[in-house]
Amino acid sequence: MTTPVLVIEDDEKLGQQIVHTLAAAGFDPTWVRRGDDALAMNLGEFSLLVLDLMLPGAHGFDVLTHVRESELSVPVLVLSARTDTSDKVRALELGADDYLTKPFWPEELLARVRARLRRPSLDQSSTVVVDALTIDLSARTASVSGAAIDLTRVEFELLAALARRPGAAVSRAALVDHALDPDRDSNERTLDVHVSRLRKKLGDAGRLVVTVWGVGYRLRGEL
Amino acid sequence: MTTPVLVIEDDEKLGQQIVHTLAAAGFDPTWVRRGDDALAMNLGEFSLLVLDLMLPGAHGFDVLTHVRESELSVPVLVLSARTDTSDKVRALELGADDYLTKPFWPEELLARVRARLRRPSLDQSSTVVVDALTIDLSARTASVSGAAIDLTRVEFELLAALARRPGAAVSRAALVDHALDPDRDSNERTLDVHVSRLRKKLGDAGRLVVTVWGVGYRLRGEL
DNA sequence: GGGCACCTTGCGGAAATCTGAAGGTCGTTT
DNA sequence: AAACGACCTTCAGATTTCCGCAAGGTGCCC
Repeated sequence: MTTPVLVIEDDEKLGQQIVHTLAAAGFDPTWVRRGDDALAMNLGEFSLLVLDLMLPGAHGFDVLTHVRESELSVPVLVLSARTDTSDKVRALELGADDYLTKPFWPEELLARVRARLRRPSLDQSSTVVVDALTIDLSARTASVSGAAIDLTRVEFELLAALARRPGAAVSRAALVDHALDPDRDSNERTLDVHVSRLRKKLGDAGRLVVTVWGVGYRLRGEL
Repeated sequence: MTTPVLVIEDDEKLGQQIVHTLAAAGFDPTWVRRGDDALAMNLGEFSLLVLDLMLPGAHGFDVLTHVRESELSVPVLVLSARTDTSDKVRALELGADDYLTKPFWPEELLARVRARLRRPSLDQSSTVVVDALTIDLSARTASVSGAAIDLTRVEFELLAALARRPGAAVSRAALVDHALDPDRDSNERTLDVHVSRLRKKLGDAGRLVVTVWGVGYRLRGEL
């Protein structure tokens, strides 16, 4: 029943905290502080990796690349400092399954770890189809009735966040966290603007992005 | 069976409300209004702390620091007035487990408290089915015979509160606490209005929301 | 039948959201 | 290095949606 999780993090304090959080939640965490240490291990034996990017020995991206080249199906949750936004795109392109910017709440880490382990198929099946709208999470593309839609980074992140749980209401806070520049104390209205533009770009399919008053938004599933 | 929770909050009205909410949900809340009062207690005996930051006697951060220095593993849920990111980060660094900005809905507080305590409740297996009515608590959706029903926040909270204990009567007071605006001294009749609207939206399935005379309401279980 | 608890409908004010326009920022081109 | 373009944010007025109250109606219990 104990689920082995590998934590790759060089910061002492944070690493300790993560290990503690995971252990308290019933996982079986192993902790290494260097990227090359991770590369030397048999990563396939873990159910999930929690991977920091800035590491001594080997960069997190190296580890990520290695995992994917080895065709391991182990999900990878990437951690990163709040400053590097382009890293997010890069990490996802390299096959990361989720991305969390520091600082974060223990509860949030747990939620994502659990979510990742709970349904490996749904999130990884990288294509989500809702009506005429198709979203390819790994290729980072979206199309309506076969026609490709050109989305900006934020717009795609928004859509992707909704698409990962089709039909479920996603809170405004979660969307802000997921899609907007983490450096800034985000203005709540900014989210509205991006949603508005996303809808416009999606044309008819824009109505699939439904407002959930007082909560957030949802991608209208058939449910 | 009863879970002891310490509430540290100086605002009379809010404190009362929190205590009431927790008590109604089956927790065993103790309430102190001063930071130094909290410091003088044996915090280890509680299963969770709900901690306001702005406190007389000792600041919430002092309490938090004390908890962590004592190496207590008791989870701490921090409340704070504004969305000051600096406070949030500070609380996080000091070892808070979660953070909630005021004002908040009682339901949200409960959800977080429960999540933190990892109550093996309906938080995970979050789908409740009663007859033709299906409620997905995590996706925040409700459907009747497969057709999605569009509910407002209050309506959904109401239904969710009933769904968490299918077949059991839920008191009017508990429902008011869970679903209605906490800032207002709610008019008793307002609950009726929402129930009425909920039933109407549910159509035939509205019959499943049964009035329990002199008590409250319940979701008709298998019977 | 009487009293009380609950149901329903209409409405006003408030809150949340939408959206066009304008201001910044950052990386790229000339 | 300046100009440019793509994109992200902010601002503010318009718009939509919702909540709670009031008032009158309905039905349950004794």
